[in-house]
Amino acid sequence: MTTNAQVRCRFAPSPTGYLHVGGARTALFNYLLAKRAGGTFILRIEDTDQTRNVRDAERQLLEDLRWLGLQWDEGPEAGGACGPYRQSEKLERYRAQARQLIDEGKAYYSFDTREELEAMRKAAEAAKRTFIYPRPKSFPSHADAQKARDAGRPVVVRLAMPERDITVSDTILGEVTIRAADLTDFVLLKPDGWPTYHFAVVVDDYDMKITHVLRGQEHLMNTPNHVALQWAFGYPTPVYGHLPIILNMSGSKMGKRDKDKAVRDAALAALKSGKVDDNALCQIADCPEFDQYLSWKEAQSQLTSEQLQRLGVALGIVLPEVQVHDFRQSGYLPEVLCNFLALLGWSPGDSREKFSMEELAAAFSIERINKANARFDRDKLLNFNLDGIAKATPERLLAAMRSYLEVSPASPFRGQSDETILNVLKLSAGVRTLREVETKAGALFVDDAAIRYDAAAVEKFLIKDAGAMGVLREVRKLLAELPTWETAALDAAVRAFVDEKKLKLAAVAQPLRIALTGGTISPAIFETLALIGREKTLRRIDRCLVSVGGAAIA
RNA sequence: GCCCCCAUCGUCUAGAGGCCUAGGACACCGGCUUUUCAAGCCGAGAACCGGGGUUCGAAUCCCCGUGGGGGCGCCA
Repeated sequence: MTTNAQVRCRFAPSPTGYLHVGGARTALFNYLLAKRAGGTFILRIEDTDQTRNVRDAERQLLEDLRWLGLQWDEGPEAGGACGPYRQSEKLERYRAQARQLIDEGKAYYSFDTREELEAMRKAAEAAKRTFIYPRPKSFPSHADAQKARDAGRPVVVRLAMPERDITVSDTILGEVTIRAADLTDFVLLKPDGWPTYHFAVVVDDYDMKITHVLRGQEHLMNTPNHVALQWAFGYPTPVYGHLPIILNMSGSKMGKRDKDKAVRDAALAALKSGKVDDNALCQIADCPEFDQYLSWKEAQSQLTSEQLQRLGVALGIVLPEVQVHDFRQSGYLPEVLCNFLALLGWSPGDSREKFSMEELAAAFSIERINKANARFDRDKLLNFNLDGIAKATPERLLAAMRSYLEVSPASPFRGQSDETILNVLKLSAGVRTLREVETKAGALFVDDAAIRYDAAAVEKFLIKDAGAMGVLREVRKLLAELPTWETAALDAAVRAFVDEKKLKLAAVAQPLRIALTGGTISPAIFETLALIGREKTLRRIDRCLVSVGGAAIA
């Protein structure tokens, strides 16, 4: 393998919220490319939109990346020789660079209002043409710009695009040529003096000596702009690779909108059935204005993740995971998510599918990235996670569970000892997610008072079977008198009892399960008894005999 | 409306002109196992978007359709 210490890749998110899977895949590919080449992985924060920056978003972003295992070599909190790594900290640099282009006649001021621009765009569409900004014959001076500012007009700086076709050499897609007639003079500096994304990206990629840029295909049409800017500055052009887009199963770009849609659909169904009204939903979502709720309901706007979460809980639906944080909360293993994401748009060429992060870094190559968009198949991810959990060592699983519990305040496993969690994990073999450990064994750890008896289960195993309550009483006695309380002894004693009574094991196991958990879901019954101990077992049997027995009589 | 990208089972993909009777994985379906829920085991079905070329030969190359996706911001 040839190592190239010069390879420098970056992931450059804007801090508008949690990291999306699409962003995670982009980060992963850049990380793998850098690691494969023995190069450097850089994190840069693109916070140039003052109106969209969300407080706390950067912290979430860093946490998500670290959770995934994508530690950056240079960037916020890591430092590095090419900083600052936040665009908001280098405004002077961008302004100076813009000034240089203006003075060289490569960029110019323009003063149009949004309304004027909108009218021009509309006119172009009506005439079935691409909108091209009408470049003035002679460029305004600095003094003209100041005068416009004083007059209250928005002053921006635009790049004078070269009047020639621009061919982007993309390592994944090949050569893509955009005709000069389709290129427009785009904005470099906004009226507030902040740089646009295009401008900051080009300056920063140069400042940070970026050699390879892997990014989503939605950026492909931005690339000619970036190339033109590099020409204007005399910067080298990095190697570009535009990754296929991750789509949801219905075939459109996967994004937070998918969550809005899931909740909206559920809300509309609930409204139709008369279960709730708009006022109630608005209140649950905690919308300050009713109009905000209405606009969301009509698919005109989106709600925050927190609002959707609340509505989801109230409507009884599970939101589709789209942000990395969601996957963590659902109990996915980060290494599994990375493995799965790596296969969306890349394949090793043989039939291997399961990779550790190290194996990925060793196998990854830019040549084997696909062109076609990929759908995000949750079923396959679930299966990968099942396999990942099954193959993980107990120590790894414990650590993953602790990490999961950090973001799951309501879990009954919070505050349990490592030993208990390790035990539960062992008994829960076969779960697909860490959260499923809760459905499988969570009821064993809630307060007795929180046990809710499942009506259908009670009916089937305790009432319809006329002898069941009696059996439960006899088993209780048996268990109370057992000399030792361990799996083998429990197993032997109960099986002997069952044989003697000519019963099936299920005739004892199912009533016991209901007594212990309220339903028919639990790990293997003898291990379960051993796990929770005699005291709790007897207490719960008594509780069941009383409450279900009472119900049976009534 | 304009510009761009893409096209193999339902989904992710292998396939770089003959190794293809198109391989793997998930899902689905059938069976086995079973103290529940899972899991596990065994098995089956399932695809080269259409039409033209090029070639002795095309899933693979070219063209045209069609379909899907993305972009067209003083968002990134």
